[in-house]
Amino acid sequence: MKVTKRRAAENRSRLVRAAGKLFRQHGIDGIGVADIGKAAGLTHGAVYARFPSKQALAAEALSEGTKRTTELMKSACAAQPTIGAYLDFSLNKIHRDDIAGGCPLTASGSETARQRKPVSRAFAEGFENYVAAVQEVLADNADYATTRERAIAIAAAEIGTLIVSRAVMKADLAYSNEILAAGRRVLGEVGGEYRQTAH
Amino acid sequence: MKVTKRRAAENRSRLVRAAGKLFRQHGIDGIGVADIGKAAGLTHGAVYARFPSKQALAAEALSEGTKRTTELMKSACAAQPTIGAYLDFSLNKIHRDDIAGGCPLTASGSETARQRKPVSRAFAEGFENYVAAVQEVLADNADYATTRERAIAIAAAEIGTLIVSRAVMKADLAYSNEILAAGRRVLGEVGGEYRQTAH
DNA sequence: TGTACATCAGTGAACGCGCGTTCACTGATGTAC
DNA sequence: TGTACATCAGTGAACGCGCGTTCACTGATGTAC
Repeated sequence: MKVTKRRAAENRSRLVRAAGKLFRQHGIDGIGVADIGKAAGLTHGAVYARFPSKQALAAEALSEGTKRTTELMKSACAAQPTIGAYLDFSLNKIHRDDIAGGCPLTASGSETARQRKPVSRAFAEGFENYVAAVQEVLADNADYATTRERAIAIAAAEIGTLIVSRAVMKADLAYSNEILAAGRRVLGEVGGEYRQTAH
Repeated sequence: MKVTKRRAAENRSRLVRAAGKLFRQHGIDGIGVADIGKAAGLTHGAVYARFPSKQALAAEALSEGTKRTTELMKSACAAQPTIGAYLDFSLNKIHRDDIAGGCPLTASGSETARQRKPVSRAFAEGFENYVAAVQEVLADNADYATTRERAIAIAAAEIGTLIVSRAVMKADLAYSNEILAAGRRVLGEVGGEYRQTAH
């Protein structure tokens, strides 16, 4: 069952993308290696031919997923690099409703503290890249905190807002919308949105 | 093996508290019913004599845990009800390091979106109570958002900041500290801390 | 270009194990008399 | 207060199932000649 090198590379990246999607959807503990293999059109054995463990696959999937969403965010903000464009991209109902396709930092945030070091490292690197992209978009008008401090705080706050709005969704959709809107408004101010508009 | 009514009530609440602690520590999917029973000095059968399912126990544990931490927060802020006192209570290294004893909204945030409706309802009620307590502590100086909007945004942001600072901890402790400090500083401003000091 | 064969990507059976849940049972409690 | 017995909190064996991981094997690939 050997396969062309090209095909093998495709299989590997299909494995990583399938894992990312399923981890976001069901949690790292909530989906099995066999299902990930199957979703990529392979068996669980193929996973272990490429990755030493489920944890290693989780780390790579987290890394790939954050790169993907950070690039998406950058191109969404390319035309108008403002905090408003960033928040419209990140804090909206479509992103909230699409856990499987969304940001892995949000989907796996709480879980990551329970994973091993490589997953934590992938999270840290992914978050740092994300923060750097947020910083690009911030008005440089900090009078109480550096732009970096605000970029970190805004990125973490956005993740928290999405997590909470998703957590309450099944019980109370209106509340979920309220949380999203409040986050959007307040973080806009923190990022200098209204001050900028005022000029 | 019948037991006095008093003892039975004690066992039930010991079960809820043990479940809360273990769910925070290992995740809802990460710990078994048998281990929860054992931690309360009982067997898994005792769990099913009191709760219809693991999900029902998770909902009650989440509810109990948020009540506990909200009360703790209120009494920590009783002497000086300011955003600063609130942030000192919530966004510090001791709370970050104590997942087992900390806020269940933070420990189970990402997971909750994957649980059934009763868990989501417990999360929504717990978050709303927490928001109400945060609102008590906010300076009423909103010029761009209502106090309620800011209370919601701050509570969600605090949860996100703790989640991210915990997620990166194993890989990079200094980064974790930086995130905590940035959140502390920026959310203080959002809550009116520096403006208040300026008077 | 054609052939022989070493390589190695992927398969699938098997491993020991723990999961959530059910249920027949036990025996101390607490009530009825 | 003392006795008989119904109640029911908690036990533990058993259920079917899926988990992460290992490993002997397969057979197409791609290289050496």
